[in-house]
Amino acid sequence: MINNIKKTRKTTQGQIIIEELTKTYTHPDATELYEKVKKRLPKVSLSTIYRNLEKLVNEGVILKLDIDGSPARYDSHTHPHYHIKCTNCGKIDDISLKQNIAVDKIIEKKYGYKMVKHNVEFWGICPKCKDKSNDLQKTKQKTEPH
Amino acid sequence: MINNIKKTRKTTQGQIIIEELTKTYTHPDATELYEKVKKRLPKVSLSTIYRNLEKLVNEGVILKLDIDGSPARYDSHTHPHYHIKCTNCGKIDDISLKQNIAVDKIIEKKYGYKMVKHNVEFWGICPKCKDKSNDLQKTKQKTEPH
DNA sequence: TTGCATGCAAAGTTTTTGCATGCAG
DNA sequence: CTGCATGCAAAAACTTTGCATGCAA
Repeated sequence: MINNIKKTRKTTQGQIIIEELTKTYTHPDATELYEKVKKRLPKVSLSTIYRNLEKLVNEGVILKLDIDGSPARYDSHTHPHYHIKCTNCGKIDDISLKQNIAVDKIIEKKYGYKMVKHNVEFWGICPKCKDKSNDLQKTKQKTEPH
Repeated sequence: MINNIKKTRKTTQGQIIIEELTKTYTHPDATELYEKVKKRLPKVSLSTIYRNLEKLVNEGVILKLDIDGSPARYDSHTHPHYHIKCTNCGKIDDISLKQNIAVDKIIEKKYGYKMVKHNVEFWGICPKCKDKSNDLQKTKQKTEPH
């Protein structure tokens, strides 16, 4: 529908940006990735990071995770998967889950939309934070019995 | 786990903000709501809108929709439902869908998170934009036959 | 009276853009 | 060569914060 064909050039910056993103499994945001790239290319600018990330997202090479209004995070794992964010420490983990295609069909029929994609986000307390909170409660129970 | 108890005061601004949001079915962002409230309270400030919306979100009275990195949109319909965003015009519609609680349990077991909530977002082309695009294609077929 | 909520202005945060220059094709 | 990509700085877009004052309880 929209003409996406655009010649793109292979640049050192672009190359290193995708390399560093691929090496990173923590879904970095633009600034975090910038710090990593800067170690190899000290003069790189943050806008180059943004411009390259945007290009890669448009090409479908990487995923942009816009969760919660916090800075967008990027993910070079493009096999279908979802994400869970810790409501305590903000960490994002991958979730593998069978994609439910039937839902898309149901909604196309019911609402008249032509479905493009869907996404599922989960929020929870990660194992590490859960343990910490348990420890705290135990301590409380010891020092402040009912 | 976190102490959320806080006395809040009933103010004219807060009252009108929730009233106007409830009257609005288009999931307005803070600025749009600000314009509506300003018609009744010309001296209201945008930060009051933000502060009240944040309070209402924390109290669970309204929903904050953070989709796509665009400005956050707010929704006073708190019965469980999802959203679909038109990739063409940006409109957001409600989606009623049976909540799949089983998924939460599966993920708790598999990933060790304590589940808090989940959300599903859909992207598609809304009926109106779909029609427009069809019309365009028909015109093209007339004027530029293969 | 007390201190939470407001209006205003300023600042913060994240992302985008304009422009001269650099470099890939 | 040509013009897309870059670095830098500035601006834009959205949201939060500091502070003096207002007003609900």
